[in-house]
Amino acid sequence: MKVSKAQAAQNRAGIVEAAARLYREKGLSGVGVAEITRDAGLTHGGLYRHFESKDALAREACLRAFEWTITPLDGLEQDSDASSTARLQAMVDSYLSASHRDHPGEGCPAAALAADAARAGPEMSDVFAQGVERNIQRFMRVLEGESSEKRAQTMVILSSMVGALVLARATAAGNPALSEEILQTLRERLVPSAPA
Amino acid sequence: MKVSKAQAAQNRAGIVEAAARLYREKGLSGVGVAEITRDAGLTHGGLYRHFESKDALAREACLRAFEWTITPLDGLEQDSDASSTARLQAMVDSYLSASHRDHPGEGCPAAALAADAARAGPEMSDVFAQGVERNIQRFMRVLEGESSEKRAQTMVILSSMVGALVLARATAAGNPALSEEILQTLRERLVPSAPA
DNA sequence: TGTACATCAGTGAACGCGCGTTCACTGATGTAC
DNA sequence: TGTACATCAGTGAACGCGCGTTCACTGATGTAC
Repeated sequence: MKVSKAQAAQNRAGIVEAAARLYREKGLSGVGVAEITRDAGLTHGGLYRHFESKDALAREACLRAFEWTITPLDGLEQDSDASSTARLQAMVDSYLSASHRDHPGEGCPAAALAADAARAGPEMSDVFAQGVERNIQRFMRVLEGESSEKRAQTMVILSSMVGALVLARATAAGNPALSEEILQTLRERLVPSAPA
Repeated sequence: MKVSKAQAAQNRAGIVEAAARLYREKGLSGVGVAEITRDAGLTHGGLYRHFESKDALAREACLRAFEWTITPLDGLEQDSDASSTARLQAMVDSYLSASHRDHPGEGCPAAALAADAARAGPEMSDVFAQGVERNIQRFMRVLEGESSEKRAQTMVILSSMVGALVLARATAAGNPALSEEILQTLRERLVPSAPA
């Protein structure tokens, strides 16, 4: 049965939303289109009225995942009551939390899907390059000082956070103490001259 | 046809070797058992005389991949002509090279497979926890100073390198300049007070 | 505003395909005598 | 040392299964008059 244009648009958004979450949870090759559409309350056949292929959906889902994870930063950026250092520390603490480690579906797509993206062809790499670049731009805003210095500092912090989260996830089930130690150590050492 | 015990052991090792390389190149769910055994010069049917399942083979392949990537460090550790800082910088430069980025099959399993490992169950997480812990131990040896301080420094450096390599790989095809910038920035900033 | 009809979002069966795993078979190995 | 034979590593066809994608069909939507 046909459906109103508004409903169709809502269904499409629901599919992208479900895909963005499921892909981050299970990996790009760990979820099928049937599971994604079922999660969105539809059947798999209709998927191809909205997306050219599974790969095209995956790209859009990653794009959307980058949107989501950048958005919360806007709040912190504009919280001008806090010092630059305190705001940065808050962002790092949030990123390197046990909650973020244990809920990849709502978390950073770079930490969850970067290895998959590297194998998924140039178009997906494009999506990731844009997402990473935008994350760098956003992160730079909370730093103070000269621009190219800020960019370099941001890259170090971003890389460290991604690596620490990835390692913390891989070791969480096998050695929870090590996983926690990685997160805690990086939280304490990533922000230069953090307040007491 | 039956084969000598020595030949059988060699075939088994060849399968693990092929698996270790192919898994790092294509991901845990990106390679089938047929491709692995073909790469080792055998057919897929005989695999189950050596391994209980594909997952068991994957675990052994990861274990082996961690062995390999730790080994080259032994050379650098014992090169006592160079200063601690210079040796550390050499290790970081090697890890964050374009060559390592472009050849994951012979590279660090943590950077290539950590996200997959986090989804592959507690036994695989165990393998990774041991691999990461052993890498920490090896890396600590090139640092000087108090033990717990060395361990914390090592975790920061290891996390940063893994994250930078993962991001450099994901962005390489879509934005080569960004990929190179990430590697270069981290090479320049990861080792405290690097020599000129 | 009311009617007739073309559109098209969504359904679910069906497709070809590659996957991990099983199994009857082969024949060289290695052992018992 | 020779001989007879049990063992078992490796082969390749076959299995059930889930995948991405296609397609004939349905029926509410939205438009032309």
